[in-house]
Amino acid sequence: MKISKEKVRKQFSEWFDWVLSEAEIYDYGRYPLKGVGIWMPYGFKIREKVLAVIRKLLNETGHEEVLFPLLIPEDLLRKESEHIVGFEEEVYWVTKGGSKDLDVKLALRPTSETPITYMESLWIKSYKQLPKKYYQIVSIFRYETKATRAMLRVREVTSFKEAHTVHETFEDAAKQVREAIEIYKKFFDTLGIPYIVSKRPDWDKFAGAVYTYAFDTIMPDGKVLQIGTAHHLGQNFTKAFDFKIQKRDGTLDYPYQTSYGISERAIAALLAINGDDHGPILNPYIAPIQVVIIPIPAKDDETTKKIINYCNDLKAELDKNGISTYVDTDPERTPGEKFYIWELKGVPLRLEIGQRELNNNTVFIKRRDTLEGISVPRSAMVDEIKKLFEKIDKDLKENAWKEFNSRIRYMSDLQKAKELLNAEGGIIEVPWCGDNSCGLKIQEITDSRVLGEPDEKKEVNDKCPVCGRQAKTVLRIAKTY
RNA sequence: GGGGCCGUAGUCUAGCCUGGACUAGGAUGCGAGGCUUGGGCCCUCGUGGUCGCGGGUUCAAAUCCCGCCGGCCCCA
Repeated sequence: MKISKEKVRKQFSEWFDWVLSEAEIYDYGRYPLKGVGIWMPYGFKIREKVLAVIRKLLNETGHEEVLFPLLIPEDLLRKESEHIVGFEEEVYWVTKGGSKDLDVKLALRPTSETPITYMESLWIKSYKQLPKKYYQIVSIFRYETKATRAMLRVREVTSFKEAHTVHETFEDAAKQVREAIEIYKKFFDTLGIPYIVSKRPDWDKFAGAVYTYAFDTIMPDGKVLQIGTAHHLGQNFTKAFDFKIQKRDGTLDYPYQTSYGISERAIAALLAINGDDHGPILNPYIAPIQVVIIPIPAKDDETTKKIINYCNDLKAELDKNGISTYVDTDPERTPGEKFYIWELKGVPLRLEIGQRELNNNTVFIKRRDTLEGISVPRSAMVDEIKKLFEKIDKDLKENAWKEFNSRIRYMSDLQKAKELLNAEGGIIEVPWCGDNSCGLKIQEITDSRVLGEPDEKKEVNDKCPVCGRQAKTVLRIAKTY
């Protein structure tokens, strides 16, 4: 059976919606409210696996999980002026309690810098308590005016992991942003999602931040998806909240903060990145079900029973070895039908067990990613599966990165860049003098979105295509979601 | 922000322009039975619709008009 990626590339939107609903991951568009979706049991399990990865990474780097209120009183949200200007038009307001108008309007949190800074100002009094690193995984609400899209652009972001940290100095906070970037690199590396880190331009940084770094990936259709951000908040929020600490020298000063976030967009990317026309391909170390066993019934009931027993024995052995396994004994569906269903759910390995395997005491293993099958003796099954997990993990990641890197190009001609973005998408790096006005102009000319500049400035021997001065670095542009 | 398209069983869709023969057709799904089972097989029977919601025009509305809700696309 041949692997095709026609559909996932050419009709990505349709493919993605199809996967979410048919694989019973996420029901979107049927609940009678725009921009919200429902995590179905299988999707919820994938979500839990992904969240477990980020929780582990944060916990082992000294982050503590907390849970703040969903509601933010209006005056709190308005404390930091740039922040509220940035979010003003996206806030949902609760204005009534029963039939009575509320004295103070309540916002459904669009993000939690303000409530967290408020409480930190009560909790933290001394440099000795720093650094402090909190995080929570919660729903946030943003009234998106643009077209909403299942999991990619929603009004209730259900899996927002937001981290908030406090530091004694600007440099400490800057270091924390670096740590956040390292943590996210590990996170996306674990999931096998390729990424590029860019420093967002000034006009597109987080509302209230000194600077913003962002992780972007490229979806199969060539459009770019922001999958993570990390902000240096300076003293913007601590000043707004009059949050002071006692320093080493006894003086009082405002501490420095950072915040960084990821959301279910990471899960959307996870599903999309390795997808083919049969559905997504889950990384073996993320998949809620790692191995599915499909019994192939025999002509006679007695043999069929033996085959099922054999399957259950295999499952027991795999479970014992920590491999999450499901035996699909549904008598109503033919094996062929089950193959399609479990491929659609992205289960990385499948065992096809029929009379042949029963007689020879073997198992037939098929890889989801390549659809290649091998027959191995039963005694070698566990080792073989573990080896295949490693191989699939490695292959998926290598392929994803190869594809990703092939879609990042350098061009000095803006017209050609525009044409290429329209035709194929991807990310294009263009020479840039570093001036915001030229950056905005580049955005306009190429009819694209500026992602920002590389973390480490790149040597470029070209001139800025707008002003003609020597370029200091490159600016990354793309078509974005 | 500007423009366009669309909403009919769980899902997809025909019908809408040109109102009446629509008691709304099909596919898929779901249920029962049979036949099968190593890639969505086939057959029989059954199930399932306030035609998104509200209002208007008309003797008559899925069909025309208005508002709302929801979905999609293009442009900025």
